[in-house]
Amino acid sequence: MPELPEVEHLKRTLEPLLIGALIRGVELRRRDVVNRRVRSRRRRIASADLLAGCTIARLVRHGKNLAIVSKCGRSLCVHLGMSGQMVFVPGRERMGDSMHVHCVWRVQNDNSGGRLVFRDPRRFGGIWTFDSIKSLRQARFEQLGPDALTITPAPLRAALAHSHRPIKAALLDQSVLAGVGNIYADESLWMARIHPASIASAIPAKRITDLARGIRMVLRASIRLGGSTIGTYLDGNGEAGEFAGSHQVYGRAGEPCGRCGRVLAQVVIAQRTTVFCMKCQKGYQQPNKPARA
DNA sequence: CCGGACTCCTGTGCGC
DNA sequence: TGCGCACAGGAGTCCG
Repeated sequence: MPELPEVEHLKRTLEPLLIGALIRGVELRRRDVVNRRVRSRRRRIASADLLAGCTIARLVRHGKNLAIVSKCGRSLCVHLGMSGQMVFVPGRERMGDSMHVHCVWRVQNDNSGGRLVFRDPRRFGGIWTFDSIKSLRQARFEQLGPDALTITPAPLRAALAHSHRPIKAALLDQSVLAGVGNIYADESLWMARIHPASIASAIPAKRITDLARGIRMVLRASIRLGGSTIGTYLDGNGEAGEFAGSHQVYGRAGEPCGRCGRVLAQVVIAQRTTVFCMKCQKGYQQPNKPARA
């Protein structure tokens, strides 16, 4: 499932194909993937709203969101949800699996071009259209916490200081920290040796520093390997990622902890399957400072 | 106001 | 072998 590393890797694989490219046309097969849950959604979605006729200037990622920004300012925000893919199909090649293809852009670039294909079987993802990158940022990015790839201890402490939720639940909350999903929440808590049910505000500052470092390390390592392919994730070239083989806890309940050998436990926290080591991940249940009036 | 529960959706994998 | 069902999860919404 696509989380921050998958979206970042996708951005890097798409940039050489899309930057400077002209969108010659757009075929929207399912209009309800565009601007979903937007109250002011216009009845009709013009192809220009989906960047037809525009030249792509740059891609911008925040958390799990990818913005495609055109030279005229019109921008798209893409979220892959659970099962989304953005794949570039060069030239006139057939696309691998055309089931659940919701939008296709005809792209002309230096190498003559191809098609950019948005597929999303489960349809938890979507595409949002904006007249400017500024309005995209306001509507999408500014609702999110700091980007997890560059998270430092101070903002993470600030975001967690008044949260009485389990740390796992807080990490999954995109308004606290943008980009971490179920896989990387479990992996980074294992790295930082913090029990996922620990109450966020009870975790000592030193351990939050470890957690910030753990989050950055796990995300960077995954990006280097092209992300975690679980099920359907593919990058912009249609290739799978290799990081799933490096998972220390996710999907490994019942196997020995790679650090201490204790059998990894599985519980449910915040409605999500959670795998951790009972021996080397320490729990914090009481606030370390008395609440102020 | 905060946090937990529910909802959307389809492919996968397991058990009978 | 084949069928059917539980399960997976990002994030918006609702409710206590």
